[in-house]
Amino acid sequence: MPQEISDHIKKFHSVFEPGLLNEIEAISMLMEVRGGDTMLNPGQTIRAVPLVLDGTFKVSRINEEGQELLLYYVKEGESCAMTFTCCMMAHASVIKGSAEEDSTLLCIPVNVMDEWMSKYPTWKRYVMTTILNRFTEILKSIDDVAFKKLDDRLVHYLKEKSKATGSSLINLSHQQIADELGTNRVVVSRLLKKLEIDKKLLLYRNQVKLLSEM
Amino acid sequence: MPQEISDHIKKFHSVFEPGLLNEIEAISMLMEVRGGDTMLNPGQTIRAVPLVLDGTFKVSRINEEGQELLLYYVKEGESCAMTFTCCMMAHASVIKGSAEEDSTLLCIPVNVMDEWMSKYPTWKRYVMTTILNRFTEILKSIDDVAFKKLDDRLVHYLKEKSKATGSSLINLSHQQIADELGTNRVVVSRLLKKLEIDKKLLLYRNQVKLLSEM
DNA sequence: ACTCCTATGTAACTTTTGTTACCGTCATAC
DNA sequence: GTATGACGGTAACAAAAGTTACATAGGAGT
Repeated sequence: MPQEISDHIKKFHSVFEPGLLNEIEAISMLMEVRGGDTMLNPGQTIRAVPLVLDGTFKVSRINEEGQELLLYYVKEGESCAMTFTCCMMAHASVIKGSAEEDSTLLCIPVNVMDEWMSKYPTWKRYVMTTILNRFTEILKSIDDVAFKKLDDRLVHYLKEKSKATGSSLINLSHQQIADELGTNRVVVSRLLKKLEIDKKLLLYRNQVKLLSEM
Repeated sequence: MPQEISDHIKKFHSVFEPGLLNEIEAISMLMEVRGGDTMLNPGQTIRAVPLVLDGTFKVSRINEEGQELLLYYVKEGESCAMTFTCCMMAHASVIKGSAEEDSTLLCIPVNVMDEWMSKYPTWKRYVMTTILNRFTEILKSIDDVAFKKLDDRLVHYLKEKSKATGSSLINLSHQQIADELGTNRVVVSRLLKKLEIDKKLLLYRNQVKLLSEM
């Protein structure tokens, strides 16, 4: 088990200083989750900060009616800015976090966060970079939702998804896509059909294949 | 001049520890700005972190076409989360910041930020709280834009504005309101008219008076 | 094969929002 | 006073997105 952590942690050798790496290895916990598992729901309080070692996580916003909207993905080597801030303030989560695929997490207990912020410059830097990146991503989401038409958002979403999974074949139903964009299935079917006619993609049952024209 | 700072800084006596207050007093700079002045444009790099001592600031997002969208207000005693993170990372700003009214700022040089984060727990707490609050506000903006219809957003905007200025009489043209909501003047006029008919408000030239029915 | 459930395609319609155009009003400068 | 420009009201229309309803197709299980 300890070997496993030190193995995984190698990815962070260029990011964190040796002392910090040792502490991480000593104190953190390895965790495997299944694709689709929800790790964090709005209102929940977080007891450990997750670093993503392997896989991809999805962070989304749920409104009062339970409608979901994708905010961003957290990938290998990254962490979740919201979780950092919520943790440090012992505040309930305002987002939902779930695994996109089978993933591996490194869970760091909350109580060391404060100390590490003062003690390890690389940790502080990592935290602040994560926060800045997320601010930027969320602002991009706002731009999308506020200024872009749904067809653009759909194309952008499909490209992101393809990038996240590393494949041009996307395994999603129209309903699932609609949910993540916060819209309606019929609308998505309509737009997808238009994109297919324009030779931007191919439609199959539960699958969308992006073509190079995208 | 130094008296002025120590006067203003009294507001923070319960927030910051004495040593920090002294440092702030010694190192920071008082700054007066006019309502409407733009302090920060997207792409600019920030050299000092502003604490708002008096007045209100507006933080907004500008898209490629130059269209603006209000994100949130920064009020007395508060600071801007984006600025913190951009400063600490020496990153260009991704937002626009402007004074809503004549305001007073306390400008803290960037270079002490890092040190203070480690040295003063109250400073770290203040920074993290600011960031958390802004995340929450921005997510609310997303909810608004993504899920709410324009009439709801308009009502919400007017209420916020009224709260920010402390008056039920709002001094704005329909065009200005449209700009801040990222929409079109005619649409705003239409919705405002409907609200007036519903006895939610009264319309004057360059002014909107909110009624208790709001 | 038959059943059942889910996914997709599509039509018809409504609602919401955006656009263009035009007009009257108000404030200010001259 | 009159001219000018900003502001607000409104009509008419267009575009985008959401809604309802129904048909068809695919796949899993029996």
